[in-house]
Amino acid sequence: MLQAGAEIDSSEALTERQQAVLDAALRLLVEEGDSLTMTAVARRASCSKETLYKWFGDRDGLLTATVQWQASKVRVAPVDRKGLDIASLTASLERFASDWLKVISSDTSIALNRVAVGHAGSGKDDLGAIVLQNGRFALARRLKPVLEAGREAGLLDFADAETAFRTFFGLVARDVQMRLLLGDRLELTEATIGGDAARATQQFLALHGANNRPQGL
Amino acid sequence: MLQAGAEIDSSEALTERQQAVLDAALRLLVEEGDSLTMTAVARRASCSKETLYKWFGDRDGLLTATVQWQASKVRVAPVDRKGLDIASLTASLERFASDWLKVISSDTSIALNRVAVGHAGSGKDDLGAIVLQNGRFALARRLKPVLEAGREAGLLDFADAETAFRTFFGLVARDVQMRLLLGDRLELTEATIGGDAARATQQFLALHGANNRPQGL
DNA sequence: TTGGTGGCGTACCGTACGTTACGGTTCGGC
DNA sequence: GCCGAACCGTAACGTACGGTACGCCACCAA
Repeated sequence: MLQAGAEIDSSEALTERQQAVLDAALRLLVEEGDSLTMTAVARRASCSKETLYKWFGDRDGLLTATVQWQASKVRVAPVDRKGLDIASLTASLERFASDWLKVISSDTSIALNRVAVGHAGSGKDDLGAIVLQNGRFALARRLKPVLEAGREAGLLDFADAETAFRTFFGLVARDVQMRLLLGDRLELTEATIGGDAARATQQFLALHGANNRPQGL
Repeated sequence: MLQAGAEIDSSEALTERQQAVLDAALRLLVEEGDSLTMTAVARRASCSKETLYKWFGDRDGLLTATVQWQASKVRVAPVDRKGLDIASLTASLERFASDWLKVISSDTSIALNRVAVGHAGSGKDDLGAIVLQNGRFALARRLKPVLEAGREAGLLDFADAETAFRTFFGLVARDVQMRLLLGDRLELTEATIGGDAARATQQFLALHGANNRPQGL
């Protein structure tokens, strides 16, 4: 598993100026991928390279800070567990699915995942762990309470929340993220995402809904 | 979509020696990732750098040839469509799922996908397209006939084979490939893979089996 | 005004690596 | 045995980039 501590508080004593620098680095990362240079970041952020090295140590430090900075920006409100019925549960699941599809199809997510995957090969830093913690695992932490609330309300039926989450995850994401990361021109319009979210939710309810339960899964 | 022609015949006039060189490059790619050097490849393959450049043009050419060489090695026998019943269909699906999980969890696949994802960012070559064509799309081409045979035999019920395939794909792969690419230590034992293949197959049959069909999906 | 600090811009250094050039060696054909 | 081609090993070149040093300015406190 992943080592603990990869999930940082985020804006850990970052000045306005430093955040602006990281935003510039992030934009450059989206445009050029892992081939960005320290010189380019300095130029884009209108700061000197020496400042970059003073603040972030080295290139990996800058990349790590950038990824954490982006990760810290995607905080979401928890879902209320009161008054849960099949309609609100369905709406919640569809919303999760839709949000997730929007995230993984965004330029920022694609760029970040690309560099994280690349760095995971020669393990100098833990970009992969950071991305995982703030992406897939954060999603699980937010969704599992909803699933369990649904089970307590008698709307869902599953043995293990983790397994149920992964099933939902698979039904939602399918091959989208890998195809995008590999450069496939997969256009995800608002309508497509909405349709996929609804389909995945219905499939999940067909598998784990308390009523129409098929044979033992 | 992907441009045509990415799916090369494979051993397109490759001498034994050249294949050996590519195997060496592939092993090095698994060990060191995209940070391999031409010098290292030449040393590992016991050949000169001049030969590498003469045969493959430049570094990208060598990488492309290596990826295509590996892709050409995974050819599989088609499934017979005769005498299809629910048992043999289930067995076929489980076999596909198991094979796919084994592929995406192999060191070779992880390394190849890592470099392909990295290169997809700055589009110099088409490693991503090659990997997609010989991975995800090749799987679809092999599996779709099975699904359609199951439908003709009255065992499966779906409208679009592509959509059905993607559902099965999602149920099988879930988050496995992304977690592995991002460096998560996800141990996939033989038993785990078998269990996941069976679970995914049962879930798929629950969704698309002709008998126990839930409400409209 | 003076001194100090933080940060910008830039020139510079060291190095790693892609690419090329070249001398030496093997090998098949005549 | 001789020739040319293919290939090995290695040295050398050019460049790009990470990292550092330094001069300068703006701001601020006394």
